[in-house]
Amino acid sequence: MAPVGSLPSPELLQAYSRFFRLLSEPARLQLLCLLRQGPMDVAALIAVTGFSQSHLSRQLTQLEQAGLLRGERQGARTLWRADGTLVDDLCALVQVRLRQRLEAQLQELPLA
Amino acid sequence: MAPVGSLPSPELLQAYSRFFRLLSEPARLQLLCLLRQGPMDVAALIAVTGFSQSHLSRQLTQLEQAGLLRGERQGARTLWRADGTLVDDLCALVQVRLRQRLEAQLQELPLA
DNA sequence: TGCTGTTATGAGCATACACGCATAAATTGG
DNA sequence: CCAATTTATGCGTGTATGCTCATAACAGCA
Repeated sequence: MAPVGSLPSPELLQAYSRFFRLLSEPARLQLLCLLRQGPMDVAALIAVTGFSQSHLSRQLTQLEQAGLLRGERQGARTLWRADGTLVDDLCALVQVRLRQRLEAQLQELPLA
Repeated sequence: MAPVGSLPSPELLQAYSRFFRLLSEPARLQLLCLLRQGPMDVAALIAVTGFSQSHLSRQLTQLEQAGLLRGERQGARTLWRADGTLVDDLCALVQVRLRQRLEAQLQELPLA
């Protein structure tokens, strides 16, 4: 049977792409994974990652707008936390494929 | 309870990022979706997408190396087909989040 | 073995964006 | 209200890469 699903519209395609683009940057993915461990403020994120404050501000804002993080103001500073498990689910799926690819490469490798 | 999952190593983070990067380009995502409908050769892909032959060649190669497509040579030309349903599964997950975001925006919008 | 059609690749251009620095805006404590 | 701290933003730079054109490598056929 042919797996006939309809083609996504160009707009939907763009939306998907924009979302995946957020995850296509190690810095952002790292932030998402870090905050899965528990909420942190920006000072702590700077300490752990070594990123500049301005860089963090921008990345965190992007991730919040995508609904992947939530920042709640605690007095002067902002406490950031992960919002939902979508990223974990996506990574879990991808991990399976990554493993398959590596196993395939192993098979194709002549036993030196 | 704290959701303590271990942090991915920098290498794994890079691997995830590289994978998501493939999907972060509308052109590649379009190819993946097109080929979900059924196998096509490059001439057909050119006709449908309007991309140049060289561009297609590069993108298809990338997607094949990631294990998302498989190209089998039919004489002189190559017939391309989707390999697996990973992309569909990922998009299905993302679609839920996209819908949630739009609904949230609707709520926040004052009834003009 | 040439000739034709298909795919791969080198080079170049344009653009997107990650990242830092400096500075402005905002928020809180005194 | 002022000083201090935290966050947001304008600007510049470097790099990655999407995309095209031209050309090379390649497979099939007379």
